[in-house]
Amino acid sequence: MAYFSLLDTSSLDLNANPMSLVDEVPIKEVQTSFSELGRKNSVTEETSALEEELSRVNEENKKLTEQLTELCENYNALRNHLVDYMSKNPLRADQANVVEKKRKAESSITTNNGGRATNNGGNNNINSDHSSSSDEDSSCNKKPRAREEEHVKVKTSRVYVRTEASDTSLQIVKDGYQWRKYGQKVTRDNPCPRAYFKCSFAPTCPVKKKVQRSIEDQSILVATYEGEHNHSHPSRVEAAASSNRCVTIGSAPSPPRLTSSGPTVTLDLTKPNTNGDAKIPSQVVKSPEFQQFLVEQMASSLTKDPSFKAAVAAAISGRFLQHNLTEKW
DNA sequence: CGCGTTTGACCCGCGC
DNA sequence: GCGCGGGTCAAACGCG
Repeated sequence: MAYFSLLDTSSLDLNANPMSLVDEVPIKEVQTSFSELGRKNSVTEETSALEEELSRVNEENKKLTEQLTELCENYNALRNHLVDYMSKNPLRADQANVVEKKRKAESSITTNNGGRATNNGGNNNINSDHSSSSDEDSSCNKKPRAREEEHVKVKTSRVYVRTEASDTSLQIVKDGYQWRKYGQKVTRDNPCPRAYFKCSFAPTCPVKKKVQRSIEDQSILVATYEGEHNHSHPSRVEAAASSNRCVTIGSAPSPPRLTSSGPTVTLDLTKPNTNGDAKIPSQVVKSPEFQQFLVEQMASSLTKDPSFKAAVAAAISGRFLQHNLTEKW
């Protein structure tokens, strides 16, 4: 299990002590500069000073953005190294067993669906009318030898979402799609119940979602998507405005690979080769959308970091003080 | 009243 | 063949 804390601003060498800048100036000078500031400056002088300060802050902002971008690139490089490493090195025996069990379970899922076809009046009948759906075509073939093909066709992916540990709801993995809960089950290996959802946006949509809290960290929700949506995304805006931020690293193309708005980005690198393409496609990593997403992530993390805020405030106030002092002299 | 959720029962595959 | 466990169904229930 590899969770990446995207940003740790505490490691940045930021000046988080607002007083340190003030210390550089004798207190009396600061006090006098403040006291004279009010009476001496005219409005125009103040405006020009503020404008200069604004441009200066803008430059600092640019520099910070560049640093963030650099950080982001370093992060991507490291991640690529890790993914390459994981793909090149064989799994340990115990890990292999887990993967093997998962594969068996997933193959049983597909055959289950096929066997259920006669019981399921609603969706499956409709699906059988849907000639373009390859999933349903394959699920109708109940022959065991078709399992591997089905396994390849039913694409799965995982999304990890960090939530409040006290929040017991399993429905907070918002991704813009409409989901209808059709079951909940307590599994043996995890005391937390697993919830089962179907995509209800389109009646013929075969996509299912399983949501369960991680046994290792109960503040993390693990959402497993199965299948592909056969309809367009109902609302990208809704996805972007949802309360969780997560990154999908898997093979299912349909659930949104990037959703936004929470503080956590977690990458699933636990299934390196189950479907053959578990690592993030380099096109995705290099895409401006992904880059922008990462930058937004970092900016979000930074703005939520009190020490970073203090550092920025200190830098601005320090500059402001210095500026006023130099202007005065 | 319609829609979504809950939850116990049932089905099915797998291992022994 | 039997038991176990995961997945699904569908009636009951709650909410707006």
